[in-house]
Amino acid sequence: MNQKVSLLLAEDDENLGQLLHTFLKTKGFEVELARNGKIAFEKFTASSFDFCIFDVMMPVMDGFTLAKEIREIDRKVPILFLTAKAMKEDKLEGFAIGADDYLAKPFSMEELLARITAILRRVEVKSTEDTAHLKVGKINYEPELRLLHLEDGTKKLTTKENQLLQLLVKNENEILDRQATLRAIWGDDNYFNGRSMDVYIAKLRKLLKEDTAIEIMNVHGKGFKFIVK
Amino acid sequence: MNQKVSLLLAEDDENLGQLLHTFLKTKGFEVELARNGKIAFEKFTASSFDFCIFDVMMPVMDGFTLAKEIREIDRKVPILFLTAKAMKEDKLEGFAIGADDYLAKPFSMEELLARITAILRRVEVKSTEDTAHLKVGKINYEPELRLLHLEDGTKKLTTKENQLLQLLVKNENEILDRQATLRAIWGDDNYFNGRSMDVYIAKLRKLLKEDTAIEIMNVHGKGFKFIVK
DNA sequence: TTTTGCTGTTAAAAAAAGTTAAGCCAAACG
DNA sequence: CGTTTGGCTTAACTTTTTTTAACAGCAAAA
Repeated sequence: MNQKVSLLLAEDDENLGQLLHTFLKTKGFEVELARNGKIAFEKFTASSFDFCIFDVMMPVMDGFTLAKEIREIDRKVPILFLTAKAMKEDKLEGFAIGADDYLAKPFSMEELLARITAILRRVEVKSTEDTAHLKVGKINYEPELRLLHLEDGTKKLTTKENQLLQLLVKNENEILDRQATLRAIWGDDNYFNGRSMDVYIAKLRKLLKEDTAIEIMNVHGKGFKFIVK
Repeated sequence: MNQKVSLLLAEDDENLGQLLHTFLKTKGFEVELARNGKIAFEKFTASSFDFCIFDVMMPVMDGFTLAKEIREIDRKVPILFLTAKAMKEDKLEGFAIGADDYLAKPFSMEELLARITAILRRVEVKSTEDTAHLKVGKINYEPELRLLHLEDGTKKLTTKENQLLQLLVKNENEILDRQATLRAIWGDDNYFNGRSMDVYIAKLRKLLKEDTAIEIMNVHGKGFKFIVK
């Protein structure tokens, strides 16, 4: 459901660049790495990003100049600067351009991630309304409103029914792991929550049985698999 | 046209507090100074701010706890921490909570201002909206004046009705946590206050029912979600 | 084949929330 | 002062949602 956050990384140091690239990709970002400011700017204009991380000192075009150029075509995209030394003047210049944060080398990966997350938390104004209306077999399903449009009227789903159906649908044709689901919806995968979940599976099967192409299949000892034939 | 940016400053050191208060006021901010986290939280729930600056170490309630409480009822308002030492662990904890920046004492006034400005630049795009007059679905709502303009005349909201509606509207499309809301409005999340809140939810639903696009949805065991379809 | 554990299903119990009205208290009014 | 009023809380009752129990069936392991 949550679209990956795309990230533009401009760093001339091959080692650090690769390291960051790999680390950020494992953290679920879609990362584009540019070796200097000019290349970065071209990449940005070509496909715009959700977030920017720029080394201040780079050949051909430095981070500040790059940021200035980008600010002219996008005054909102968050920019975080990396710099060799914590030079106060640089810092101030960066903020003046409209930097969102500033990280002095050397820094830890955790710290970088924490800063990116902090900035994104506020910026990410849930631009993903794309899943508001979706079709499950013949049945219309609106997860945000918790509505299931059936032949004999519209059914308002309860919180748990909705959470579970959403997970199933999102993982259509894949096994939805029992324990992971329990932790995700119930917070804990103890015995009773497991039984509770089975009760909800039964409820959903009953609700969806008007569309015979839909099946919630059990994978013994593993979980459930949502299938639309 | 440009409304002053309101700023909540929590600082227990009288000298630094006064200094910052004065400095920020001369820079055009509307500043409210609180001597500890508890007072700051009460001030925040009473009238919500555009920006927060919290000292990490304070008596009664420290800056991190304060930030956590506030994040539960407002996950967007920028928070900047002030701390005596640049302790890395603190830094990470702060960012995890959703801090926007972090300033180690001693710092220069210019640097503080630069950071505030940098953060506001991005946020202000949204807060520029006239908060005094806002539209909820088809209905006009003036939180400051506690007025709800309905088809059949204008309704003057009571204190509690207004506080609750304000929180709901501010967190549109997000779950407003039951306990956090109770602590924010009622000061304590005991059983009876919970029932009281349910009564107010019923009142608001009745008031807003003329706009069928508005829904105050319950999320069982979690809280309420204000939705405009 | 027997046992054990996992799942399907239905019903009952418990917990949370919806609703309406009565009670209480303090501020405003006469 | 006593009375009224408005706002909030508490109570009582209802409905909805979730959990727990009980029992039956089935799959995998022993």
